[in-house]
Order: sequence, then C-alpha cells, then structure tokens
Amino acid sequence: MKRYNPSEIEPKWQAIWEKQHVNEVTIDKAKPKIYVSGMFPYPSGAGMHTGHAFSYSIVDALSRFHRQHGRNVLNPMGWDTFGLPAENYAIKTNTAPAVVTAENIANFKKQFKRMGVSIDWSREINTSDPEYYRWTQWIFTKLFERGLAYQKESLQWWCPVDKTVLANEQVEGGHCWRCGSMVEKKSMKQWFFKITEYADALLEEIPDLDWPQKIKTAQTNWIGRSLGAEVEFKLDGRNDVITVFTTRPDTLFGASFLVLAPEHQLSRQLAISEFKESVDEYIDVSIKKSEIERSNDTKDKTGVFTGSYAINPATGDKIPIWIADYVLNGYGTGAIMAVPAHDERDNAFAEKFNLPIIQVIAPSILDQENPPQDGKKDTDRNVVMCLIKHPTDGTYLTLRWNKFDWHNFVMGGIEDGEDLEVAARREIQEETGYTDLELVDELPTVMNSKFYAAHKDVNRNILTRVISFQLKSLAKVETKREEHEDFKEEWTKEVDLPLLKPVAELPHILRWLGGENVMHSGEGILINSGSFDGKSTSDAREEIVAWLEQQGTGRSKVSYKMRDWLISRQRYWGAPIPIIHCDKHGAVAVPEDQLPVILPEVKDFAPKGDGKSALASVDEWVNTTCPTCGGPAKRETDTMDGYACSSWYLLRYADPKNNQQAWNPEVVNYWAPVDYYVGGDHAVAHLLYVRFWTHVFKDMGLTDFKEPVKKLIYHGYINAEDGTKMSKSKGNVIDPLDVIEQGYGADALRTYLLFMGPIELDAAWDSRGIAGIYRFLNRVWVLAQEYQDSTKDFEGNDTAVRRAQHKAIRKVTEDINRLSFNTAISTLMEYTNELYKLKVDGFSKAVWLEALQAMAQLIAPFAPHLSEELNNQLGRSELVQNLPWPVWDDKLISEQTMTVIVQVNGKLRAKLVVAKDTDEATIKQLALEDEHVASFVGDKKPSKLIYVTGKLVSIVV
RNA sequence: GCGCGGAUGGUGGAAUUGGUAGACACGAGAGACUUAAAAUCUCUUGGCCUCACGGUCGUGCGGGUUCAAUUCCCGCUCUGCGCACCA
Repeated sequence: MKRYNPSEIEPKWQAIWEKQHVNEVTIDKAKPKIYVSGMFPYPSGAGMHTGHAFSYSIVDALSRFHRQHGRNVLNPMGWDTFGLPAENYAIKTNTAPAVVTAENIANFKKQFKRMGVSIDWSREINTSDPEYYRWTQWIFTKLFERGLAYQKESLQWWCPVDKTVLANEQVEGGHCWRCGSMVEKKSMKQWFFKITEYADALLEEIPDLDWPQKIKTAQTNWIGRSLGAEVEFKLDGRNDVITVFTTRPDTLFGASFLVLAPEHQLSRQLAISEFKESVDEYIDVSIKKSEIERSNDTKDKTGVFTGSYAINPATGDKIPIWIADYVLNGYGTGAIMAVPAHDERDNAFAEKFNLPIIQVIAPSILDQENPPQDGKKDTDRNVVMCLIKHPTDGTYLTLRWNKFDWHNFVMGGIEDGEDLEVAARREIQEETGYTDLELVDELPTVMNSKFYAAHKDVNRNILTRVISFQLKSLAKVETKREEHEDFKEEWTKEVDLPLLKPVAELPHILRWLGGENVMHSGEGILINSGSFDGKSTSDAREEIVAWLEQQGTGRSKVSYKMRDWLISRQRYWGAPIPIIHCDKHGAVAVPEDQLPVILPEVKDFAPKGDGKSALASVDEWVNTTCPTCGGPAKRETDTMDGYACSSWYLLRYADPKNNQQAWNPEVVNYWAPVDYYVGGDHAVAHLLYVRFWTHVFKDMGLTDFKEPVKKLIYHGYINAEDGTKMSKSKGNVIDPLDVIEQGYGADALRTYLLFMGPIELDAAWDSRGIAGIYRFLNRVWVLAQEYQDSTKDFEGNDTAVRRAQHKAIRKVTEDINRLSFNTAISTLMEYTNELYKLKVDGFSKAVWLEALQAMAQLIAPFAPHLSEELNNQLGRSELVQNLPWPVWDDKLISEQTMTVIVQVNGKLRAKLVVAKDTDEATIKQLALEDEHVASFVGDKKPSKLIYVTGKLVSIVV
C-alpha cells in the first residue's frame, strides 16, 4: 500500500497539466463559456499571502467544477504592477522598478503553479508592459475625445511623504492609504475622469447586479444621489444672487440665514468692511485645515458673519449671510440655506451664534390606539396642552375620564387670534378651576396629530402646542365644564407619565421634559409657510419648487456625493498620460499611431516635491512637437492612477495578444462579462471604476454589455490564529507556501481554506484545522489503496454503497452551485466516513470502483492533485477535468422507508419508521397508538391532528 | 450619527421552502494497537435530572404570530464592516 505523499504527487500532476496545456482555451461557440477571475494581484516582494491563496482556491474550485461540466472555462492571470510600493522600493535600493517587478512576478507565478491553480498562462498580462499600457493610453485618448477626461485646477489631497496627489478613495481617515502619513490640501492642475456623468447610469444598474448587498449599498451610498432643488437668494442691496442646494425645499419658509463654504467665490466679497478682517482670517485658517481636521470635530461649529444679507424668496425677509466650514465647497453649490428648526447642523450653529429658529414643519403623529376612522367627519383644531405642576410635590395634573379609557393632560381649543397663554389659562380654569398659575415654558415644537375623538365622534387633525405652568396654590374657582367632560383630577408622578393615553405627542413631551433637544428633521405638516400651511412635506417639496420655477428663482436639481475621479499622479512608476501641451493648441492627445508613450528610463525615480514626477527632469522626453501644428511642445509629465490600468484588464484577458486594437469586440463579447469575479477588497474604488469604464465602452460600441461582472464573490479575510489581522510586525503571518512545504501539500491547504466556513465570512487560521483536513485526504487515499490491494470480490452492501455515492454527488453538486464549499467538503467527509463503515462488508469490485471514481471526481475542485492521482490509479487515463461530472439518480438515493416524527403539543415524542407508501390515515393512527405518544396524549381527544406528508404528525391536546 | 451584516456547544460552523437544533470538523475524554511515543482505528462529548428508559432547559435579550420559530413580525443589547457636517 502506497503512502499519501502530496509532495510527490502534486508536482507530478502539475508538470503533466503544464505539458498538455490543459487550461488553455480558445473560442468554441459549441460550448457554454464560463469566465472566472480573481482580482489580479499586485506582485509584492513578500510573495503570496493567505488572502491570495484563499481567493484563488475559490477561483480554481469554480473553474474546475465548470470545466468538469464540459464548459469552456477562461481562468486567466495577470499582474497589477504599476504603483507606489515598487517605486518606493526602487528609490530605496536604486533598482529599476521594471526589474524588481519582473522578479516578483516570477516568484508569484511559481507560487500559483505550486498551488495547482488551473490558469491559462498563455493569456498572462502585465499592466506595466508597454504593449498593455499602450491601450490604457489609447483608452485615455478616447475618453479625452469624448470629454470624459479633462484638466482642472483644484485643491487636492496631497501626501507629503509620497509627494503625490491622492484620490478620495486613497485617503483613509485623513491618512495616506500607502504610507499612513497625514494628508494635506494643495492646489494643482489635475486630470480627471468624468465619472459623475455616469452617476445615474451606474446607479441604475445596481439593483440588478448579482453582487453582495453590502457592496451594492456601499456603491449606492458612495454615489450618493439626492434629489433636491437649487434656490436663488437675492443679495440685499446688490445686484447678485447666491444659489443654494437643498434637499428640503419644503422648509424654505424656515430658512433664517445662509451659510457659504469658506472656499465659496463670494465669501470674501460679501464681508463688509466692519467684518473684513475676521472673515479673511477665518477663511485663511479653514483652507489650511484639511477636510478631515474640519470634520473631526463635528459638534463644535465655527463660523463668521459677513455683515451682508440676502432675501428669503418665500418670506421676503432679510436674512444674514455667514461663512462656516461645516459647509463643503465640493458639494451642491457650496452654499446652503440654513433651516435651524429642522436641520441638526444648522440648529447647532444657530444655537451657538444666537440666530433665529423658525419652525415650519409640525411633526405628524398618527395615534396608533385611536387612529382616524373611515367615514367620520374630519375636524381641524388648534389645541393647547397644559402641563400643570403641583405646588409642592412635583406631580402633574392629569384627568382620568369616566366614559373612556383615557388618562391625559388638560387640553382645549385655541380660539382664532387668541394668545396661547390666555387660551391655556382659560381652559384650565374652565375645566379645573385653578387660577393661581405661573408660566414656566413652552415646547418650541408645534405638533400635528391625527386621531379619532370618541367623545365627539369625529376625526381630529390638530395642531398641538404644549405649555407648562407651575401651580402656586390649590385654590379653585367654580368650573364650567361641558356636558361631555366627565373626568376626575389626579396628580401623576413624572415617572408615570408614559402611561397616559391617548396622548400621541407623549414621546416628544417626555423628551422635552427630559431636557433633550426636540428638533424635528423628518416629515410632517407645514406651518408658518403662507399658502403652503397644512400641506404634507412631501407635497410641499414639489409645490414649492414649482412655485420657485414659475418665478425663475429655483429649480429641481439632482446632486451627487461622488466627485470626478482624479487620475493624475506625480510619480514615475505609472502609465504616462498621453497628452502633449502646445502653446497654440493646448492639451492635445497623442495620436494612436504614436502610442505607446513609453515610460523613459531615468536614473532617479524620486519626486522632488515640486509637484512634478521624475519624468519632468527628462528633457529629451518632455520636449516634443505638437501633433496638430508640429510646433515645439511639452509632454504631460504626470502618470495615471493605477486604477485606470485595472479598469479594463478583464477585457484584455479575452484578447491579450492583440496588437492592432485593445481588443476585438467579437472576442470580448464571447468571453465577457465575467461570470464570477472573486476578491475581498475595493468595495467602491476598483469595483466602481471598472463598471464606469465598461459603461463607456458600451457607449463607444466596443462591447455589447454595460456591466463587466455578473456575479461578484466578495470573500472575507483570513486572520491569524489569534483572530487578529496577520501582519509582519506581529509575527503571526501564515505563509501558504510554508504550509504546502511542511508536507500538508497544496490540496490540503486549498481544501482547508474552503472548509473554514462560508466564504463571505472572516476566519481565523487554525493549524490543527489543516491537520484535520490532511487526515481526511489521507483517509480518502487509504480507502482507495485498500480497495486496490484487496484481491477478493465480495458481494458487499451494494445498495448502501450506491446510495451513499449518489447522495454525495447530489449534495456536492448542489452545494458548489450555491458556492457553499464548506458544506460540499463536509459532504465528502460524510461520504468517506460512510464508505469506511461499509467496507467491513468487503469490496464488491465493480460497485466500489464506481463509488471511488466518483469520489475522485467530486473532490477535484478542492484537491485536484489527489483527485487526478486516484482517478489514474483507478484505471482511467483521461484527465479528471475532461471526464463528465458524475450524475446522480434520485431512485438510487430514495429508501423504501421514511421516518415520520410525531410531536405532541409541539414537542418531539416519537419517530415512526414506515413504508414509503403508507397513507395518511394509517400514519396518524400509528402515531396515536405509539405507546410513548399515548402517554402524553392520555384520554384526551386531540383538538388538532396535523400531518405533513412524509415528515411529521403534530398532535395538539 | 446614518447605512449594511452578524450573534447557534469549549472552538469553526450545519440546518437550502417555518417541520427531528448542533451535520462536518477541531478540541476534550475513554479504549485498542505499541516496550514506549507518534501515527492510525473504535467509542463518548450542549447544560441539568436519571443506573437506565427517558425527562427538562437550550439558537444574544424581551414580546408576538403559529399545531410548530435558529428561520417570520415588533422592540432592545452587543458586535463587525462601510460611510460620515453631503444641506
């Protein structure tokens, strides 16, 4: 009997696969295609880590599974090589990045091969290869032609250590994503891709993507579409307007001041001489601060008054204009109308600087216990609710009604034109006779509630104002209650107030008594809004915008959080931006026949910190001629963000050697879109950019699909044994190659990674776990050896062996189809355990051969080498991936008997094993006759007897 | 703060459509083989009660729907992740 020795069989089969080019594919329209890819790696000097091993175990399991189903499977590989780590390493060691990169690639490639990943190496690509970036540059020129690549002077994130500009996505919590240093703001002329033009298109497709919800949500939030309005505010005493963006035009009547971002173009001009100094100082300080510093402290608002005023177009009121850094220049118009009654930030600002707060929305409360009833008369009322505090003991006066289950405060209507306090005092006197009252406070929020008023048999739609009094003495005058007012007075402790009913406004009142801010930013009913009073906020949003449009002072408008994609990098190691700057013709794209713009060799790669890349020092490269006029011109010296290179590589894989075009659309349309894209990083950045480019390619007629990735498999992280992230500094890194070389082998590594749990979850490496998997593979091996070594042919338990085999085939197939690899593997373990039990009956040669061959095939997606070896030992010369995936026969799985469980009052009391065709009546009878069941049922007659076919009998007594 | 997930034995996890909770594996315990150890094999393994048969509690917490809830609904707690002054 041969020993299971992965370090012998794995290289053997790897060599055979390589020699036979088994993973190389060509277009074959007779077969269904499957395109599987992991996110291509950045080949770092450290080599492959467990995350790579995990990703590619998933990729390969799927590739092999589909290949075994006779599908034409594309599983390519390439290298994302441009970027900072290689350049920084080059600067440190003074080696050309291209040289270091080539070494790293060779190392990675060796490691992928040692993992046994079934890659079509004939399609290998490398983003820093001129034959690749030639087309990246070509795409840039096409975007430029379409106005989707443009230059703009702007304040940008700047990393002072890496001396480069960073995109928003590369700034993590105010720090550079690569070196971790604090980023700054710097004004430079930069290249952008106009991704905002595709914001709606990208958003529209999200619901239909077969991607994890969290990624779809992250992208939706990142794009951050909000529908609102632009509103123009005339400046008081100047012939100019300030346009603001708001999502709440319904609150326009409550806009009591304007706030401009410090960077707003009118900020300095608006400062009247008296305030000029403080305004200038404030603006200077704010601009120097990074956005992160500004937003670190969101509670404490800062700002300055300009001295200027604008006119609220709705009210005609003069409102002050302030400057504050809580308003961002990059969003909307860089100016807002502040509605402090209904916006938390504006509220905090108004509180701090003592600005007027005008409520225009009454929160609308539907009484849950007494909702308005259909067919009853609707009545509108203004109501005052009176909180009256006992002279000494701190309790509140409440009324307990006799005819209704009510317990509430003193309430009453406010007559037209009547003052709130007057109405309250009148009402209190009429109902209770108390007069010796001192006004304490008024709840700043008017509330709207809708309910059914039983005592008058009408639906009430009321606006409630709440007022509180301190009762000075219990002296009473005569009351003049109305007939229906049948209640008795009670004094209720504050802790018991939550029990009052019906008081729909109660939650607000309690928060108010508790000293909380009762500011309401949600929906409701308009008040203090002229002719819009009484409208719902959602209706008012439309009607106020329509009204503004009529006057030409506003319009509806969509805004996005997403900004255009900044792609200029002041670094050497990237694809040069294919632009030539000519004095006469400005920025001119390098013509297609002059591409690629080769990255010139330089001696010193380091940026000088002057905002230019090392390319700027290569005079003979920089100085060129204008493609349009032939006059002297200079090349653009910035390079492109690496995300540009990775935004189209999935298409290049389909046609990697094409030197006439980026790809042949016909070829790409055969292979792409990607059926399974596997990765665990880049929720927004890469996964949004690749979508953006593909949308553009579709519009250019270069592809006939918009979305590059059908199904995204977003897996978790593999953590260290202690559950924390693996890191060199902590010394808890597991090197996948070590694991293989320790003797466990690639098969055990791959199987273990997929067995750890559902792929979308994070998992912690466990060295005892991989030993368990090795043990399992060894058991499979031993079983096959024992079979081969056995010379006798028994008539074993053939039916049971077949049943186990077909059950396993069905479960493994279903599980892999739903990407549940861990349960697929556990099924193979169960199958193995079952065969171990059955082998004591002896090997019935023909039946066992089939069972073991099926095992070899089923295990192939996880442990391809073991699979290939056993398949070969069991007499098949064909490679496993060329053999058809085993099929199951339901008839062989089904048993003659079935187990029906019996529950009494929901508790399991018996299991009945009965013949498959037993009818319902018999089963019910058997259940009731069961001794144990009977002991629980007793003499009682079951009130319910439920039978679920083939599953259970449920008896209720 | 907002959004999206998650919570099941000592551990990772399973239960796919509301129907036997804890598959499979790790760990632990016992035994076999062995001079011994490793390896391998066999058995046990959620808590409590019981010699046993069996009972009882149990899927983060509190309620609800149902003959039946890890699964559906409402309200919380904790936790991971993403975004975060976006008007």
